[in-house]
Amino acid sequence: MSWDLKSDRPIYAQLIEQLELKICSGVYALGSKLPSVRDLAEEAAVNPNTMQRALVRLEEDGLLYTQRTSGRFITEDANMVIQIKDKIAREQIREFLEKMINLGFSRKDILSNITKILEEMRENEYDSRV
Amino acid sequence: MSWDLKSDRPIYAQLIEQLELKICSGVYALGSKLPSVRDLAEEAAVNPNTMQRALVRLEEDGLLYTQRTSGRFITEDANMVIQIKDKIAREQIREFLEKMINLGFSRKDILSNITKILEEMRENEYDSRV
DNA sequence: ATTATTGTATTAAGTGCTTAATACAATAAT
DNA sequence: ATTATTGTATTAAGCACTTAATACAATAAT
Repeated sequence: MSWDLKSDRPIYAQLIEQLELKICSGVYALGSKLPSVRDLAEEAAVNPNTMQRALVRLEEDGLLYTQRTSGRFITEDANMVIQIKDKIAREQIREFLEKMINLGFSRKDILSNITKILEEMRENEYDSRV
Repeated sequence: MSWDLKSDRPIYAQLIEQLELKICSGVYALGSKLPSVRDLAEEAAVNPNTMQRALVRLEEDGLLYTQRTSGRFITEDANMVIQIKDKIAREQIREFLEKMINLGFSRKDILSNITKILEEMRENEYDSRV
């Protein structure tokens, strides 16, 4: 998973989400050192200030910690990561379900459409994690 | 369903989505007259210019049409609405699934978590459409 | 005929996001 | 000791979005 930034939402907000994803999914391991702000910014093709803004936020949430001049590190607290992962998942599911229900889909419709698209994703381009 | 606008995304984009929802879900019936730009803007607590911007977009997509000084109307083309509804649903499902898969959830995990939250929504505050 | 309502357009101001260009202090690396 | 790298801060500029305040033309309502 690389950096996927769209123009219809603030970049810093998208960076926060994608950094959370990278941490929760293990792209950055517990306790490991993050690339520097400047490197991350270059990697994501973003201004260092913008990346910094996202990192500060993750730090406030307890997912990262800073050692003054040696860099930033992922928390060693596995529970913290699990909780964030769970929080993100619940938010995603709720938002999604509310939209689908507002569109007029029934419980059955929702589930059947999901399995249908899951099949498509399994068959086609997507990856094998499903 | 009322107007629910958050500050982390352009308002006009959210208006487009929610107008699409209102049309697809039947809040505004096929062929019926929309409230005026000014009234819609007041209803959504938004500047008329911003509402106008959203309406113009829906018109470009064929969901609305304008009669110069008597107002705007929902299309009478039922297929158009069905297509839009289907398009929105597919987008929502894909986006959702990609996020969940990136988070590391398996197909089984996703489905079981959805049914779990659907149960919660059915029991608790949400409505009876599920 | 007059009035009110429709969509539409314009201009100016304010705000937040983003970038670019710097700079500084602390410390790891040499 | 010197140098490079770290996070951090500041300032100025540009941009899109939003609002407010108007205004205009067309036509429905009176």
